[in-house]
Amino acid sequence: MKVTPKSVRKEILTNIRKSLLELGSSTIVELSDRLGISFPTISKCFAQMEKAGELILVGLDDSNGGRRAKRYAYNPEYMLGLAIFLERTETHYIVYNCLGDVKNTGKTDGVLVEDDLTSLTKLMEKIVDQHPTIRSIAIGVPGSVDNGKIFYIPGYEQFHNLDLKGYFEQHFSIPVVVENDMNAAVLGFHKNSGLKNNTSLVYLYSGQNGPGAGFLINGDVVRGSTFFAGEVSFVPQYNDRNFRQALENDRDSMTATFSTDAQIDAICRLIATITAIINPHTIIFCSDEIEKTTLKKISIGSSKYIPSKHLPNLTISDWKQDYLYGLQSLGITLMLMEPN
Amino acid sequence: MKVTPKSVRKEILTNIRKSLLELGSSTIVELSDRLGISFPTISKCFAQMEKAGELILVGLDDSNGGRRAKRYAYNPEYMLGLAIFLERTETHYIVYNCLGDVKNTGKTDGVLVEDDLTSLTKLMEKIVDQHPTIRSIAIGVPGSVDNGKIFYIPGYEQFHNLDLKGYFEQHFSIPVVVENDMNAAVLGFHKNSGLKNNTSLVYLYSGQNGPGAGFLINGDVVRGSTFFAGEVSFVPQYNDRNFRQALENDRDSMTATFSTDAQIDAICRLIATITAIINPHTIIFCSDEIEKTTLKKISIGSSKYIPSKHLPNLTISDWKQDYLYGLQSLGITLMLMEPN
DNA sequence: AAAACTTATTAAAGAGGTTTAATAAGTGTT
DNA sequence: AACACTTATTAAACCTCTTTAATAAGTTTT
Repeated sequence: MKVTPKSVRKEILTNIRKSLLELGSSTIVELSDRLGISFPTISKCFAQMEKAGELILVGLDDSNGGRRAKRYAYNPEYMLGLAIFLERTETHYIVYNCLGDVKNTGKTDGVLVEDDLTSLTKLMEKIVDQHPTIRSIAIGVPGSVDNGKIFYIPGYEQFHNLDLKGYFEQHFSIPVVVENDMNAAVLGFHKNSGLKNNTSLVYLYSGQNGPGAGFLINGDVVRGSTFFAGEVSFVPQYNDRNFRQALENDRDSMTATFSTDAQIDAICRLIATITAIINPHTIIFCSDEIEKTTLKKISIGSSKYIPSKHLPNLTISDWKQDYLYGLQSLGITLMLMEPN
Repeated sequence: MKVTPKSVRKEILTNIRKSLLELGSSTIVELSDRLGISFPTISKCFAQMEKAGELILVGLDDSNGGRRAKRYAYNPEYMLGLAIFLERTETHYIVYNCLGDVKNTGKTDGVLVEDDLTSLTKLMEKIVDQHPTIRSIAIGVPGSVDNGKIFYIPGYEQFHNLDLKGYFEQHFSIPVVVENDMNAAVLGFHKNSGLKNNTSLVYLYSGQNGPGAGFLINGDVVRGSTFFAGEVSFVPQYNDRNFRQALENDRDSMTATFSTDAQIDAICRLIATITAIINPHTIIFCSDEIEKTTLKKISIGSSKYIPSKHLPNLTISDWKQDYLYGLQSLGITLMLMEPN
């Protein structure tokens, strides 16, 4: 909505950074064509960025009939990001650069069981001190988040309505983003998949509070009017059972994965339901919760309910990895928006 | 993504128009504050627009200590829009101004049963001739649309893969937008409701091809990866019935409205399902398909499946009116983006 | 090896925004 | 009624991006 020279300048810089990282390296004219921005502008930005050390001259292109063009690459070490995710018993963090290379990693006890943020703040202070070029912080939490504020986090009521983003931005003077774990995971998978920006994805998982899902629709995370979106355990599926009940009723206590025919039918029905409503491109299962053979059965079973040409791709992915990648990706986006 | 001086200028003009229409009237400084654009820029635009007749000086504000400010209003007659929607047996159109006032209205036979666009084109030519200030055309069709192209339109296969937008933009040199009927309706309801831009809405209807739904999620229309989104008749609901079967099995052939207990339970389950997945703000029913008393029953019945604080508002609305309003709103958005 | 041609970069002029100063048009006080 | 004070508008200086011209640095042809 807002358009001012300042916002334009900021967006140009962000776009330059993004493109350079995507392309790996580029010449002035290449970027100018790609972004639709005149080459003198790119040239001026490059000069500034090179002086600041944000850009590296990697060499000259081969000539194609005239003067050889200088080729520049983004210096991935110029800024670092911190991603940290909070679980009940453990707190993991990684420090990474713009390319996603991990520079440092660690874990400690869970901080969610504590009364306040003291020990989390101390941990973060230590990390930020060790890496003074950290320029963004991404925090993942197992709860509903609205614009950096923890809205609802079952089991840790002391953090309800806590403005985590505001608190740490104040404290560190570094931009902060906070996101729900599933939303981060689905975002991470999306970024990793290389799918178009406006696709829809669903991440299914079975948390300790029953099964749930993270939705990405048209490239946006869906939160819902009361932050209830994704609570698929409530979906009525049979005459007298909802999704959760259908899974539990037939729970094989020996194994954590779903495999009985009844469980598979419940999942098929859920997939049919989701398809009939939002028709996503892909549905993702957690690798530790389902077997490849089961996936095939689900794929076949779903077509009982929906013409198979409309059914989504079914994929298995590593949840924790996607989660971290999602946080990284949020943090990188934030970094690249920083003014010079 | 793209930022250039041209796009900036265009967006400034669009924002000025939008704000003037929303506010009814404004002074230069008021708009400058609202849009975050310097007042000399607004001043220059105003001068140009007034000269073109797009703006009207409505008088001077009362002084509050200094020179009295000139107050301007948008001239709603400066540009007109044409909204036209195609149904099997009838084609309706309205001509309206930026405020949504209807200037002209009419209907003829259905054009979808014909082999090509000849008669539709002729109709539109007549209308455009009568109203030479028409600056946008919005067309509603009962089929899937992707960027102005008819993707899938059951029953009228001769129009499959027809680029309606491209065809008429070429023909009339006026910007054209094409949208699916349900999507237009849900959009129209949204605009009319005054709800925030990022809310989620669902429009339920029972078409001749079985029940369906239009989804607006985070303010965006949901089409789905194979344009199958909203086909809720396929949702499995009971041991051996999906939503459509549940409705039909108990169809009271005497009346078109849903009222039996079994039908109501099916609808309750659908609402529970939709809530558990996307948790929308409101679900809208068509006024000719449901009674107010039934709605109350549905509201109560749904809370069997989902905690009632998460359930959406249930509303009844006039489908055709919302449809038209949605087309109008699309057309107005298009007009306001036109360069000077 | 010099002339003709290509392409990249730098320099200068132009366009459209912002900021700041100057002017116009009021109100209120003594 | 003259003066101080407010607020709206106009004018001028400035900043940033674009467009276009000039220059630098190669390649190819003769």
